Amino acid sequence: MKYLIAEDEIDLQQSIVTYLQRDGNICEVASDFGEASEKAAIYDYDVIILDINLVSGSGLDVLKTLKKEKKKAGVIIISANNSLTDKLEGLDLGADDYITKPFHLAELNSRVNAVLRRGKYGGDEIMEFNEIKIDTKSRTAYIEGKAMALTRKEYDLLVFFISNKGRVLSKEIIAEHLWGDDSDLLDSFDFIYVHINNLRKKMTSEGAKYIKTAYGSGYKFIED
Amino acid sequence: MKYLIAEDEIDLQQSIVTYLQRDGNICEVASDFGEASEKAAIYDYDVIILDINLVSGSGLDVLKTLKKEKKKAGVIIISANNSLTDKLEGLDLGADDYITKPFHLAELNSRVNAVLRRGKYGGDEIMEFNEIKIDTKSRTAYIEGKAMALTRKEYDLLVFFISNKGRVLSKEIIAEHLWGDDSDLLDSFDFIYVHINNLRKKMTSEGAKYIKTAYGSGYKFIED
DNA sequence: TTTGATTCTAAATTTAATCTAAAGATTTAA
DNA sequence: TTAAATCTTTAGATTAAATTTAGAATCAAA
Repeated sequence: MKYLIAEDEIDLQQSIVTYLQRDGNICEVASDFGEASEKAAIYDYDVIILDINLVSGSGLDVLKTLKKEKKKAGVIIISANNSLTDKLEGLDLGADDYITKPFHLAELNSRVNAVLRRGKYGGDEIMEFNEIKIDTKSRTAYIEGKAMALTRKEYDLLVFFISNKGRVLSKEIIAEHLWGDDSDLLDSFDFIYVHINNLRKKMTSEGAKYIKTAYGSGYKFIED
Repeated sequence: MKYLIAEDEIDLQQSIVTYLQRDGNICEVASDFGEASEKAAIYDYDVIILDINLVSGSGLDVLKTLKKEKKKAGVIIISANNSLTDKLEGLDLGADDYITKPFHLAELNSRVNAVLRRGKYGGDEIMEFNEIKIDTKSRTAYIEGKAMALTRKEYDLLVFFISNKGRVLSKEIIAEHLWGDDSDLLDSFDFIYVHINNLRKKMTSEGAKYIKTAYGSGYKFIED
């Protein structure tokens, strides 16, 4: 699962990240309103954990952005006070749950799971593109009717490509999306080549026809 | 990626340059307000790293210039103090992020990446000029409706020309933009001829009609 | 803990882009 | 008008990037 943690208290932010990463999740963080809005607007997260008292602006505005962009991430609001107005306003704007500081990480975790379970995040979405069909619920991708047995990374890669079809995606961008902010620390992105190669092979005998190489700049999924 | 580092502490300036260059980026530097404004106004950078405490003037003025010129480089502000006023004023004027001295280069790097992610990713701009159309999202350039299969340098060159149409661009300026300050060290700019030639050939049978030679001073893309 | 699958590393190979060099053409200035 | 400087063009050498393979390290499930 992929999370965005929009929280400007660095200690709390880090505890949440550490906690979620221990379960193998991918976390990205945002410390201010602008960053949170941008990331939320651009990327697809499963759950966004949002402090509405970010110094730089109201977290509620981030929610509005999300709604406008029709993003379907689950949203859990963190608030310093338990004023009912805040709570109602947040839930009104489409938040899925609400938690008041201070809280135990286990408490947050169980709400995250509840939101995920509710399936509100990915829903029963089916992505389709030409001969390719992806059932996001079962995380299965089909080509010409046949399931291609993709590994987790291959599947994520394919979904990322299809949801950005036509756009040239550099190795760095891909790495950042599939591996999260940690990828800053990686000294090489060469393993992307391997995943690209494996995915292409599983797609068809001629998978390169779908994933085009933009020599020197990245890869792009054919637009049409 | 192309960076402008506007920082007058030479040690810090050099560390940043070295750090960014290690990843194959192109860096230019400016040590005072005038130089920074000028370069920022004329050239297109991906990210500008700007010390707001430049001795010769306020870095904030550089920001204002940028806004006036509608430049779309990401801007990261470096400040000696972490006064909130400075921070808010900077972000208000269009800076994308803010970092306080002293900082680790890794920290700067991850902010740079965040800014790039937003810019590169979100910017699906279409540039148009007469019969030429450039889709920056897919990094594809079309002429008379047909895609011309440009290499990376050719594409960058064409974008540089079109975003500076009407202006005579010397070989040195072009080299500096496409290859960075390192190009100072090159003993010859002759390879530019080759790229110009290749680009012209790919544009039309008569590509020279778009890219005019200004004998002795450079090239310019026709104004209209 | 063991097993099997997945992910990453490393290196050989292939492919494409970029630059060098050199010969011919054009422009400028003496 | 002519020599020098600058630009055009081509071919091929050089370098960089991407592909591919095999296997090591890691992770997850039984």
